[in-house]
Amino acid sequence: MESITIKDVAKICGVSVSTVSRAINNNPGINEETKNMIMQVIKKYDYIPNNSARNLKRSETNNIAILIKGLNNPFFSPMIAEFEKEIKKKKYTFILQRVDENQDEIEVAIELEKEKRLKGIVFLGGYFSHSREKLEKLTVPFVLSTVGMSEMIEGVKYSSVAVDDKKESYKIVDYLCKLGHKKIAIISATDDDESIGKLRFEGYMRALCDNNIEFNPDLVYYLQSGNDRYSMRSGYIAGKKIVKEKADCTAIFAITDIIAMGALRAIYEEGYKVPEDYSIAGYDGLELSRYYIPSLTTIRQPVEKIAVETLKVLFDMINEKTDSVHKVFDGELIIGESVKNI
Amino acid sequence: MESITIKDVAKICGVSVSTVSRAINNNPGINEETKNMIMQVIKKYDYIPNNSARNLKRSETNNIAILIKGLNNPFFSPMIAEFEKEIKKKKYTFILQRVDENQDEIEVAIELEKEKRLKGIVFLGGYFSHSREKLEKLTVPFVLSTVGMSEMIEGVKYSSVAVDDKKESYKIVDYLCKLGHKKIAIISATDDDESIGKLRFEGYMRALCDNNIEFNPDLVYYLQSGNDRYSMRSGYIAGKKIVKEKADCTAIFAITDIIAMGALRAIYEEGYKVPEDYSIAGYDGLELSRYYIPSLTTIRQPVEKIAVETLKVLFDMINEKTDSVHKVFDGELIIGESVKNI
DNA sequence: TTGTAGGCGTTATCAA
DNA sequence: TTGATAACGCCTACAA
Repeated sequence: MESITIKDVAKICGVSVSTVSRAINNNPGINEETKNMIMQVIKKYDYIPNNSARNLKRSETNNIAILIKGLNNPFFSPMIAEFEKEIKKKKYTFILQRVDENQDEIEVAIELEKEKRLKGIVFLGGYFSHSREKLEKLTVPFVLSTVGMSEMIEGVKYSSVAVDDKKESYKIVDYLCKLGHKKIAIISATDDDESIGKLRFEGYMRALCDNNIEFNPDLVYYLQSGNDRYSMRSGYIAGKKIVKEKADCTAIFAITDIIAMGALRAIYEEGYKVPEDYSIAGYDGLELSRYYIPSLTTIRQPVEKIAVETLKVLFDMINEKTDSVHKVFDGELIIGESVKNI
Repeated sequence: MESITIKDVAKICGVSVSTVSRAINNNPGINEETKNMIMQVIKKYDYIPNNSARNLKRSETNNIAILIKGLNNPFFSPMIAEFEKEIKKKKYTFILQRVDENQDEIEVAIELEKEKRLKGIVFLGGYFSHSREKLEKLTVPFVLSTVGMSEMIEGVKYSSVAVDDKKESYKIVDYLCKLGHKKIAIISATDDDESIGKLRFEGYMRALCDNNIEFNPDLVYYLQSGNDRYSMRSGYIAGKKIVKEKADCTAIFAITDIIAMGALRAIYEEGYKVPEDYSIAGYDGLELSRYYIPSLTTIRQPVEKIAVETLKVLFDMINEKTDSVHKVFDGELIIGESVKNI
């Protein structure tokens, strides 16, 4: 029931608590023998230090937190793995904190910063439309990683690492155009959706324009709004609609791979074929999209690179080598089996 | 820089810290007016209590932790969502804790129990081969949810909620047999893999036996070992092997949907068709498997039910309505497009 | 190399 | 209804 504390260990060992503390924290200036003896007792009695007490007392830690909205998004999986690896390599402690869809990530961050005495924070994915005042409450360095930024936030020290959503979405839509597609539908988020939905839509518009294709509002299919708007189901519904309305298009650009796959399935169920009847392009470059049948033509975000760079920037900020860096990576056009040349 | 503490708030309000404490904790016996006044100040100065201090001092909390190994597994996504919903509904606090692949979940649990003064713990997925002594260090109720159990652990109070892996895997392999398949390959984990790999393999064996099909060791394809053995890639590799070796089978049972999809893709790339050339069955019933083309024939684990029941059991344990319950749910055979009748 | 004592930010137990 | 004050378990000067 009652769990053992540092005092108990000290008593058992016949030393003072500070000596025990030194032993468990690998402090210098402690006799090897006493240390060994203490460690043995600790092992025997299974003493585990209380983290709350440690965090409370410690002036600083090596804790780095990754805050992530939409944990179930497979896009994040490889990034998380990379973060963990890198953070451990640097001898920091990795804390993964999930943020609920309708929770304010900054609030969570502020709370966690206090609780864990964070050294730095990474915000992963999602949007970011927070006021300056709020962001200023964050007193440790933070980096936005693959966060669709609609605009820079003035007067706040922070960094960001991501691809340029607009540019990349332009890239893939332009690719569709160059293959001869002139009627390209888009499955996109509703107007009120900030961030990636908007940015990727802008890239689409621009690409059409540069290819002298007139924008046809009838070819814009909106995802249902709601928390699962970026789901397969949501793409599926949009796909069904496209087919049933006999949308006048030869290609479809879905703003994420997941949505593309949902749409693909819908088209398949309606008896059409991809890419023969409809070409479909996605965005993200999930591992899954290589294994889907047909594999997706998509924009691959260099997730590993982004993760590594995110931490590099964060550590640079922590070590005061830099104040603020905004790094943009190129996406890679992956040519899969879901788009045909016409 | 320096963040505001309860003392500061007390000073600003001209009251004592205990009064502030009462205000933030909704304690009875505090004047409504003073409370309002304090809350206003708190809002204005953005005071946020330090969780470490709270956890340290508080005798008990309403924290429930979900520990999960293999966070990236899409199988867990809907379960996590359900857990969160239910836990919040009961006015408890939901703590999601990721456990690294080569970390000991019990160690993590013990540490977290101290740090957060947990009320209860749910272990999600993975295997479980811990000694009794170790488990006894857990002093709060815990439930194993969808944890493949090779055997009951004697003399320890704990509960479990899951499907019977052996029975369900029997069910789907038997289904294959009944459709006329006599040569059924299996993609399974290596022998040394505990838990689900083993259990699902046993179901396969039993089903073959009951259908008077002789077991053919050549039709057992092992996943590469390693942390990503349950990945698409891993299934893909096995699938390639099956085709290239011209395995003498009409059907393949993959022990998870993810693996099945990887194998499916491999077969597709080699120019064969599913289910025309090979029938493939999976296990888990992921949402994704309904959207894959072809959709998978699989065993769907009733994840929502399992999640709800897991918490019900946990709360019953917390409230001492029960000591230990072992609940088994039935899986559901989902008939997809990946298996044909021969 | 070790021990003593103060304090991290809270909550809980008193007494007022 | 409020206020002192003692913990919670640990780390860290400082002293020995």
